[in-house]
Amino acid sequence: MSERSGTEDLRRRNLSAVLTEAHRHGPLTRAALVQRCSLTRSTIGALVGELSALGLVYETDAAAARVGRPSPLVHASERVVALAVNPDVDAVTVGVVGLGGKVHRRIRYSTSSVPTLREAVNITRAVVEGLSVELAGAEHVAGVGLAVPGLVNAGAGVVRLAPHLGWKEADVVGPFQEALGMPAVAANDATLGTLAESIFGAAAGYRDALYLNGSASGIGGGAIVGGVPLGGASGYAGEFGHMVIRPDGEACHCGRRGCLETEVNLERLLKVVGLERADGDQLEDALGPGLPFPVLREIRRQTDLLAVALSNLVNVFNPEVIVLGGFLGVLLDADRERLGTAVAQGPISGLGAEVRLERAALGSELLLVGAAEAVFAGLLTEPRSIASHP
Amino acid sequence: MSERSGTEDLRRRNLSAVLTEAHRHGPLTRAALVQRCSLTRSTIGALVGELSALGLVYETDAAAARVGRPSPLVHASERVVALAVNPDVDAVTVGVVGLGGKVHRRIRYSTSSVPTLREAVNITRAVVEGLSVELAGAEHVAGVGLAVPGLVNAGAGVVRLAPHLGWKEADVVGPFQEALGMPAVAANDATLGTLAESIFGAAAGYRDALYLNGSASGIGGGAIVGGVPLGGASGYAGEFGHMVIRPDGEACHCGRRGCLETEVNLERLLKVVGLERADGDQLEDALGPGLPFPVLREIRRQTDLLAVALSNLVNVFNPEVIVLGGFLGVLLDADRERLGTAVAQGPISGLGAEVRLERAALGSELLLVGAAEAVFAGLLTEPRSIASHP
DNA sequence: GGTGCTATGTTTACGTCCAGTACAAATTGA
DNA sequence: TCAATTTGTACTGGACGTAAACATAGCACC
Repeated sequence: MSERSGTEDLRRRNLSAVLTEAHRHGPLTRAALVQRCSLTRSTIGALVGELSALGLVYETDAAAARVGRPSPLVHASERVVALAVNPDVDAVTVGVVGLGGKVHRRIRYSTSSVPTLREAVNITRAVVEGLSVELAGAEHVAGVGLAVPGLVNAGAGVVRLAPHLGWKEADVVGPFQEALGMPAVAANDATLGTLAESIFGAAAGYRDALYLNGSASGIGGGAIVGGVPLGGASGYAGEFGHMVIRPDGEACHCGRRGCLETEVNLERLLKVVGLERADGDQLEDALGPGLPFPVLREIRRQTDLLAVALSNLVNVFNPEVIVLGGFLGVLLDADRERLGTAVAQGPISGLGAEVRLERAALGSELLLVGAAEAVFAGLLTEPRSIASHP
Repeated sequence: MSERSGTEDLRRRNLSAVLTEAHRHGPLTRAALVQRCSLTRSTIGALVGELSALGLVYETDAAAARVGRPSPLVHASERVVALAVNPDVDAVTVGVVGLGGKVHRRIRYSTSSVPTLREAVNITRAVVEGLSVELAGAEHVAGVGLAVPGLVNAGAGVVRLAPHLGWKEADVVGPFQEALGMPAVAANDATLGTLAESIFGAAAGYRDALYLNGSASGIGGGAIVGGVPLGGASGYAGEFGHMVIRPDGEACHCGRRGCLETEVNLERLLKVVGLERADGDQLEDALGPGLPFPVLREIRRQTDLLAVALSNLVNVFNPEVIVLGGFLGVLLDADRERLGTAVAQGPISGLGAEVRLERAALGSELLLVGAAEAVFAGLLTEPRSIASHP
């Protein structure tokens, strides 16, 4: 309802547009910015000048390939960084991500037990202190982004429940903010994964996309709706893992039966191939060609059930693309044909035939990039805000 | 990505904000507009003046109840209207809806058989010609909005499939535009119902809402996500009726088994109460207190299955409110307790406890208001566009 | 029924911002 | 070396909103 106003709001929007283009679509010439932002050369010049003065972008000479005066390349400054933190059951991963989306540094700090919130904060602080030399080279640290495997009220910065970490009704943003002395944001890991894939990954360029990620702890995901991440009233949207697809199936910890993640399940896959646990590549190898029948049967079973859920979601969202990460990506490549045709035929009126199935592209950097993106979001919409936090 | 710019774009935004407030939130004083739009008195004055000159709003003296100079009331002009058309299996309903959302006129033209597209166009033209005297009183007819029960590619104005009408791969916008000589927009009826309920109905004021409507032809719906209607890549989003909730259930015409609309079904309800067909009130009476067991059992069965679907949707969307229309509204009131607790407990981690269940508020005007709203959308975002179509 | 109070409309001066134009600069190709 | 082409830069003009001063209209109190 309430729209801001004033002529300087216009400037904010345009600064934001230019910076966002530079951030998302790599180095661009000024001329390209003129086209993409529908602004004049004069204005782009002024905007780039201001962003440059703010330290958010810098220019380099372009290797001119065409006639005419060469247009300098505008880069989002990778010396403006965000910290990204992903606490998990056996490690806390901390990353330094630059504007432009590049992960400068990635440190996985293994833990002997599941970290408490306080431990996660302390580990992060220790890791960041160890990085202080490196961070001193950065011109500006925009903040910390937390990718938490659980229900996160992104607006309040509170973890409602992170079952595998054992965190519950905990303010996470506060402690991190205090410990690191910089603004913090928190969100669900799959939501941030969606964000990352939609900007730099397999869903880049699509305005309507779904992302589903399968890990040992279950299935989560997110949606991009008209170019905007789906958040929901409190940031809990995207819990695709608890869509019931087999009402008489096994009991799920959520209290219902036959949830997607109880049926389509990494543990079941590992069991049938006889592994205790496996990373992505190991599982991929184990599901290669020439499989014994029981393995094949389980793959087909899970593929078919996944197809039911995906068909439901296509009916609900009418997306252009569905991106599958984690073991769901492995499952996709194990029998692309089967999943493809099932999803093509499942939704109403052949709607599924227009949906692309893609495998996630960002791999291990996914959550760091997503968490950083959540931090950058504020800076991208309000570039001048950097001036107040020197 | 590409944002427009220029100082006059700012004006467009502000004009749009003021007009939208006046349209959605009834007559407002200028002072109220100052607050709602965060603009100064001067600017509001200028904006209201321009909108007034365009014929989009008018002012009346306010009955001042407080000290201070009374602020005039700004009304969205109800003499700016949209035509709304809803073709159905046994009738074509045409409405005249004014800015502000009031339905001035509603004409239901019964047909002896299911209308073809051409017949629907001709009926509409005839009805509109009959209304010509009335429409002459209108200052401006913004266009026609078509609420079609089926899959509609809103962007292209094409009906992909409207099973009950027998329309298929048909350009609907073209013929109506030609026949009436004014711009036309088309969309799925449930999508437009969602829009209407979210602006003037039970979902008004909520930024994240779901709407499900149950009719003789099935279950459709829509979502409001962050204040924006969910469309999907081609406008087909919101087909909640074909979410599979009982894989071993009855075959659905969509090709799958146990879809929501095959299980939760008006026909089954009517059958168990011994009615051939019924409008809302009749059904409501038939499901009143003191029911025989078989009826009770069917109500409970359908309520429980509806709860499964709603729980899934809460997990997916994390909405603030779910609005139920048609026989789903009747079902809600038949056993509010049962549906309420099931939805409160179904979703993950008690997420459902925060969701409100509401019955649709707009009744028979729903689709007309929604279709008109789709027409007004263009005018609301670009108020000056009215000048070019006198 | 006057007088002051208060909230609001109105007018004017001002600053910001972007478009458009003219010119300068830098590269290609002949 | 020169023409063609594309782009950056400097300057002017117009549109817009803000801020402040002024005008206005009803209320409340005496």
